[in-house]
Amino acid sequence: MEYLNALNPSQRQAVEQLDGPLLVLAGAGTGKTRVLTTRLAHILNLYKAMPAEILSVTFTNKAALEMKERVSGLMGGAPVEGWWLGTFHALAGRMLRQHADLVGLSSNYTIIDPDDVQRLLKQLMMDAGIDIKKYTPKIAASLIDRWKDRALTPDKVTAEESGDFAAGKMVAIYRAYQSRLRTLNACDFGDLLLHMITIFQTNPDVLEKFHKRFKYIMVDEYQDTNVAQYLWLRLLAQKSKNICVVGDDDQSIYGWRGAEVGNILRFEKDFEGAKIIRLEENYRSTQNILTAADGIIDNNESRLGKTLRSQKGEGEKIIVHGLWDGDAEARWVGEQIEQLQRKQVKNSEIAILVRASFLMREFEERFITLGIPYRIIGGPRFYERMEIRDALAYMRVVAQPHDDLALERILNTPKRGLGNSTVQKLYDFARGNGISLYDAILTMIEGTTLKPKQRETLSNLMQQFEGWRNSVDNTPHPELASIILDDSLYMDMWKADKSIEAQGRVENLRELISAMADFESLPSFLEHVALVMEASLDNSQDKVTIMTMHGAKGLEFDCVFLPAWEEGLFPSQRTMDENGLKGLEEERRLAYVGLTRARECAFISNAASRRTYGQWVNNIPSRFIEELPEDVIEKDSEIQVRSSHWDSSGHNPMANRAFIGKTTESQSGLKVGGRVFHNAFGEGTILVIDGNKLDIVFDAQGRKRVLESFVEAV
DNA sequence: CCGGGGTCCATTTTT
DNA sequence: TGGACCCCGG
Repeated sequence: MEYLNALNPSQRQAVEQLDGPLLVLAGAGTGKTRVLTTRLAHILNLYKAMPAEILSVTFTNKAALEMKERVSGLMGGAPVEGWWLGTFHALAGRMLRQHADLVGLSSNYTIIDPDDVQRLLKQLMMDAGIDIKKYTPKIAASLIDRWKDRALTPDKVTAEESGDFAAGKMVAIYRAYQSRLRTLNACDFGDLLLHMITIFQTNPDVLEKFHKRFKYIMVDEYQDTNVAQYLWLRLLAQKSKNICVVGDDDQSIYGWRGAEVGNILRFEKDFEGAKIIRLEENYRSTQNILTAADGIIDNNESRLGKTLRSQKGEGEKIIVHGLWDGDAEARWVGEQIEQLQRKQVKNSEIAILVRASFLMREFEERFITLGIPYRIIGGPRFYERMEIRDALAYMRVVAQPHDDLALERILNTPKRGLGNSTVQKLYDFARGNGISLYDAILTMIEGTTLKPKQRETLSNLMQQFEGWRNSVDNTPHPELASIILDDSLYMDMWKADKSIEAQGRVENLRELISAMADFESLPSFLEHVALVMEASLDNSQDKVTIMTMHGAKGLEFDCVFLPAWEEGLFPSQRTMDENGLKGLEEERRLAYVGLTRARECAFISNAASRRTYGQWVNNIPSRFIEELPEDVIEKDSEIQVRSSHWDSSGHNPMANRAFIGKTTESQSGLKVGGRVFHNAFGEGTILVIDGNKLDIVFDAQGRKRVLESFVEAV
């Protein structure tokens, strides 16, 4: 029980409180993972349950992996076997394999990725005569996702909810989509949970089975659960009531994905007799960083409220720096990093955390110039890459010939002379006869509808597939994969490719093949890839990390750079437009998450001008900068009033640049007393013109100071 | 059927 | 600015 001594009183309380519902409100850096892992070790040590009787849910696969390692560390190094640990999706998927027949699937169902979802929806929408330019499959997919987040099956979506999208046909599309998935023996991400909820609700015996199995349930990042996840958990926990959830309402940043902060705010009501334990002692950041983060989050109305106390000293002040443009910002960050390096800070202890991934490029380019080693996290995932998806499609067709989406994907990859018109003919035939694409091909190579050349190509391809399929049982699957990629000439296609990225693709394919060796069968590998596999990142190397603030949740670094704190970008205009105050508060939580990643130092910056869509756009500093308490920051700006910035030749490229754009050319009509329109504040009257800044009395919002580029004369 | 060149559009955030 | 899509000529 030595491990208990390493805990502070509230942590220890959370670890020892094993029975009944428990909510641990764990602020950033308060040892949340330590509590979860120690608690698990404690259960095992007291023989309260076997590993197989414990269900642990994490938000990411990375978190699951970390937890696994830390628990085995606590248990003396031996890996814990049989423990139900993973993301909601991975765990629900595992359950669904056992009971797929109850929702009309067979246990070898495929999990289709978002790209397949969109292609499927595109077909269905075109069949329904919907203008997919106006109503894109992408938006349709996200509508369906949001419904699934809320556990709404097609019959539960009301007409009102369905809305005007796709001329009100969206529910019908949703229904058709679900039925198509069933035909394809496939599931999307949301279905994994939704199907399990349906099964639990309609088959008490199955639920009973899981009730008997799981004596303890633990959930990480509870503030980011959605309705479906909540329902799934509640169904599983309703018998034993031994559910422990850990979370921080101030770090809820996935509302846009259907997460409900309400879940954590309501926990006490949902689980009667729930105990609440707060962890407020922070072991990660300096007091200055915490004070800064607190200053921001304090502006939010809806929160449970807590105050973090640093167990470290006051520390350095937070550097807040204003710059002319994105270019200058990247240069400044580069300089700061070089200074940190001189102070022996390791690159791997430095991170750039951005609001949106398009902001990463500027830093990447600058780092290349300076020779600063970096890695970008959160680009396309390993399994999202084209070559990986292609390779997997081949394997999917081998494993499941009727996987139409996979077959369509690789039918003409590499190029075999099977173009659009051929594929269309095949599809028409398949649809007309209610058979799969694969079967349609088998039939049509006997007929005369297709040209002889295409018939021959298809016939050869089918023979190849038959051959590969016959090898499944007697060839190790990594070897089979290698054979498939060679025989199909897919590998050769990339080897012959002269483009820069082709070589990397070949390497990725090799990596894919070698990764397969860790799995006992092709199907189990395919499952892993769909749900778990992430870009392999080598933590070992000493590189600066560039990632989004969302991606940084749960991580920590000595020094953190937070660039582009500009109105419209952060907080994001779109979020505010779509979700109003709720959206703004989520942005604020994101700022809180970003800041609290830092242990020792934080650098916040904003640029007055930034290239967006190839256009110069002027931005004013984020309101979050103003929310930072004065006494913990060191504020500085390179943006000065224009005249002082002109050199003897009358030239200042930077100053010039900052004023290029819609500002100068189009706004000459602005004058005191003139009427203007502003995206966020509406219409108003100009009171004062001060350079490129305007004081305006807005009809609805009162007097504000805004940049000229933000308004239009009306 | 394929590739080149033009046009149009867009950027959050992710299991 | 650059990636996705479309139309046209080989």
